[in-house]
Amino acid sequence: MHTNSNKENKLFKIDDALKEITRGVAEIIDLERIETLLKNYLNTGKNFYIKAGFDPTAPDLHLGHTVVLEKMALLQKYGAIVQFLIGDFTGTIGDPSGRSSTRVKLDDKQVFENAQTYKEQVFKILDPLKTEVVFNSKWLNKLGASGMVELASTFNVARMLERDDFDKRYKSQTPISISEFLYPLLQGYDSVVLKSDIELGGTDQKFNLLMGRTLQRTYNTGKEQAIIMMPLLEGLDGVNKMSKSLNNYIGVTEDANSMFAKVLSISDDLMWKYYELLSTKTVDEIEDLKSKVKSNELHPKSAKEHLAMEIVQKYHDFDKAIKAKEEFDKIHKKRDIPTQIETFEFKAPIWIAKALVNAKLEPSTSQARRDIKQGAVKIDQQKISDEQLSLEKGEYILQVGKRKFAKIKAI
RNA sequence: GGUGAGAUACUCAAGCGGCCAACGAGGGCAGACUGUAAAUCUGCUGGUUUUUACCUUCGGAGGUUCGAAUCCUCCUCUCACCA
Repeated sequence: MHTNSNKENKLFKIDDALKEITRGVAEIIDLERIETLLKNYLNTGKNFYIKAGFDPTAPDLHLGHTVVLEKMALLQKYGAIVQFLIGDFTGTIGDPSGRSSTRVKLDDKQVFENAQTYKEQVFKILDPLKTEVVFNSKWLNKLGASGMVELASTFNVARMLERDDFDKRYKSQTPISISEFLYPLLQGYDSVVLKSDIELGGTDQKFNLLMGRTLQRTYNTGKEQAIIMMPLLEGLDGVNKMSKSLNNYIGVTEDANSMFAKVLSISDDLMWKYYELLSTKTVDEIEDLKSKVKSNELHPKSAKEHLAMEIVQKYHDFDKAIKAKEEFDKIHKKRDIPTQIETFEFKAPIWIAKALVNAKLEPSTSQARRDIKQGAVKIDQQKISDEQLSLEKGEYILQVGKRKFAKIKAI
């Protein structure tokens, strides 16, 4: 099936490979196994399987999610076949890690559509030729009551309660539903069925990941998967983990310009973590950059621009990355206005505060007034201070702060 | 089931009859400085062109009062201790 026609891939040194594989990871369990897998691949060309599970709900991936994907993509270079597992069955239970509310079961059509969306986003990172997309409902539906009982009998409550969040909830007398106990078991069972050699996940998944290892042994699969845990990526604020709800994320489907701008807005310290977890540059190349910045040979901003370019290029293309950089320089270095601005039409005369609200630059006229008082509002690059100002017929470029623009036509 | 505590703006958290659109902190937005970085300093942070005014807000519904986030009644929900 997956023959390795690409011979040059095999020309790597185990030590170099391990150096890249271990970079940035939070924890690795059974590194020896990984080494063995690599050696095997080098000698015989035999592929190995790495698994990572994903939620079946509407995928809107951000860079935080891609940390795991990047590591998988790297492993693909060293002979890994990715088992991209969509947890359409387990998704109905709800991972206790998040303590989310009861989930609604998605119908097959939605799952299929979501899987398609995943593919679009994921294959910007992963090599589609070395990836198998699988759904766990395929075997979990078949498991049946007897299989379920058998699976459940392999584990006991005391062990289950070792899990940190279960433990906390139990001690604080917060209810834990029995079905939540099943989640880790089922996730582990996936590893049994898929015969995974390595499973990847976030640090919060440790218990579930270990379960796969345990069950593989229990079911005598002759394998015990190694585990690679990736740290959670901090969002733009540099403090909280990247998440949609905190609005500190960079989405993989975002347009090139905002992607570029967002990367550049992270702090210098955080930049290195982003490099480590998201860049395809090698460890040595990153170290080289770091030392150059340290010795003032390279401006930190340039280093950040390289990173931003790389990321934009990955999700768009080289031309767009170049354009994004030019656009950025245009707006911020030269304090110029962006190339593309949304246009609104209003009847003249219109009160400035009202115009700002209508152009969606401000949430309310009160807020608009405040910003005008503070000198945050510009018309055609000129700061204004008169909050009573009324716009007569004509075209104006309105600006609030540094990055909000709108063109308005008063007619 | 019993007893007690609580529910305040994005979050935490003061206020306990009028000086409350509501202290403070965090967050957010903006200004200065910069590399649109970080750090720092400053201002703002319910709404409304009646802007030293008016309107709506302090879990929900009523009530007392000239006047309530603050007092009373009922309801809903959270939490703690006991069973």
